[in-house]
Amino acid sequence: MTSNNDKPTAIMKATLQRMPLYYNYLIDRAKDGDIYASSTSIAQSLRLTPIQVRKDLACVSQNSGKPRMGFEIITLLKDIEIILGYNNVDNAVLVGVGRLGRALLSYSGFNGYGLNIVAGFDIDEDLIGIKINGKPIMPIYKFSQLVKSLNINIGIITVSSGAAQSVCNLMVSAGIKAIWNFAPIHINIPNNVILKNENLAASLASLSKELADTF
Amino acid sequence: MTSNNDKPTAIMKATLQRMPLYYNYLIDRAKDGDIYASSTSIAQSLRLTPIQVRKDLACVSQNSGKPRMGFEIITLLKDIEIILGYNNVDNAVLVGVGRLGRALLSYSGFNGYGLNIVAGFDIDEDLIGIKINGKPIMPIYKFSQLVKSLNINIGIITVSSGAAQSVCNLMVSAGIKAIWNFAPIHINIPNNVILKNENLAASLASLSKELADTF
DNA sequence: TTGCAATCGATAAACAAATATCGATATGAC
DNA sequence: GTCATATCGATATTTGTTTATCGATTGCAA
Ligand SMILES: NC(=O)c1ccc[n+]([C@@H]2O[C@H](COP(=O)([O-])OP(=O)(O)OC[C@H]3O[C@@H](n4cnc5c(N)ncnc54)[C@H](O)[C@@H]3O)[C@@H](O)[C@H]2O)c1
Ligand SMILES: NC(=O)c1ccc[n+]([C@@H]2O[C@H](COP(=O)([O-])OP(=O)(O)OC[C@H]3O[C@@H](n4cnc5c(N)ncnc54)[C@H](O)[C@@H]3O)[C@@H](O)[C@H]2O)c1
Repeated sequence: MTSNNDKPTAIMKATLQRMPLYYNYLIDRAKDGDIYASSTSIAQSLRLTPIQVRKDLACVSQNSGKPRMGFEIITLLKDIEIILGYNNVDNAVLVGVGRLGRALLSYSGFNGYGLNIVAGFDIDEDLIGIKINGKPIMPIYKFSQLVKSLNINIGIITVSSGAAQSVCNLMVSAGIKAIWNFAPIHINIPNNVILKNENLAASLASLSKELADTF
Repeated sequence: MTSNNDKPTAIMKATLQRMPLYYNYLIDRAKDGDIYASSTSIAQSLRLTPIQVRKDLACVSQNSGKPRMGFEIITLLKDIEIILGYNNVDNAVLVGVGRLGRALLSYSGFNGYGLNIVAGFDIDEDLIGIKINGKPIMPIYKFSQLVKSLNINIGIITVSSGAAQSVCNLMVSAGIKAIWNFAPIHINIPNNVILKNENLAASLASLSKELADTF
């Protein structure tokens, strides 16, 4: 028997990644007035297997399902919210207020997931001072100061590829601990900083490939 | 011995997903003037293990590495391009020319991955007729016609959540075979259509969670 | 030329995740 | 009430993915 006493049940990465899927779906069911959802019905809609659904839900919810009824939707929703940490608000800053940066700044959907972009930074003088979705755009030279004073540890990079590494360096030196990078380029970063690359083009390309493989 | 004669070597999903990472990194190395890259050096930069790197590369490239030298970078790049299908151009259409939709339309990075967004569609009269990055914005009622005449089978949904399902239905009826959905909502779709949900908020939230777990 | 060290590829082991099996249980029909 | 059935949870099996081991190869330096 392995000694798994420390961490009650470290939730699998794969399971965790499916949670937003369950969440959106269950919100939908709740809106339709449903009280219970069976693993079978969930699986069918989300293209998973009922077994997998039950296993996933067992990981995140103390609440057990009732035979012939399924799982209580409202309870599941609350449990998923807790698991995903949608309740602990976390602040982030964004550098590069171009087309993508502006879209992200203007998006309020992050709030629902306990995330808040507090400000945008850019080198373009024309952008300084304006507000997007209530969030101020500030000159890049004020970056370190603001990050340190607000104790922010998440940074979003939406500058052009050429500037990404230097912006990254700036973030690291300012004490940022996790970086979400949209520039499609390799970035060097110290080991104690978390880097998540979001390559939208590759994501679309993989969809295209899947399509080609299917038909 | 299992009979794996049919498919030479079906590349693992996980391996495939790491390819853009390798690609960007190797582009970088090539720019620096490097000719060879060893699994050790690649692994160190990308935070993988050398063994994994060698296995991944063996999957996608016939070319074997040289002891004490590593892998020839230019060959690897070509092979990855083939594997990811960066060479077969594929057309897509986008519905919802809001802030996110405009960002995607104006992004030229998709071309590099063999993807081309040919047009945007919206219900907002003010947007009709303008061009973004050379791409026309057309009224939604012309959607089916254009999709069918150009035989397009990839659709991108960047409308508000409330409109996503109806836009999806429109796409399916027009013959779209793969959908990339940015609206954070559950969508019902026939089984013969591929659906890929891109939940940016959830992606950022998972970064935030990883951060919380690490420190 | 000879040996050292870095690197490779192949095979095996360990780990993670998805799926299958099966007995238990609660609901609704009769 | 009793039965049939949909559903659950636990355990076992299969499949997929990562990591470890090890002998072989090659370039470089003595
Ligand atoms: N637009 C998209 O849909 C999209 C999709 C995927 C990836 N990306 C990537 O995201 C990044 C931004 O894309 P975009 O379309 O918004 O580009 P953009 O040119 O519209 O915006 C870039 C912004 O970054 C600012 N900037 C440049 N260097 C800077 C620096 N050193 N410090 C601070 N600000 C700086 C510029 O002033 C500009 O406002 C690019 O790397 C792009 O490849 C964009
Ligand atoms: N902005 C972001 O960074 C971001 C991030 C993640 C997800 N999203 C999601 O992407 C979607 C779009 O976001 P946005 O910020 O661009 O919103 P937006 O309001 O700026 O744009 C929505 C656009 O869709 C159009 N539209 C609405 N209904 C339509 C219909 N039935 N047919 C055709 N066009 C229609 C509107 O006219 C508008 O131009 C939303 O679902 C949002 O939740 C946005």
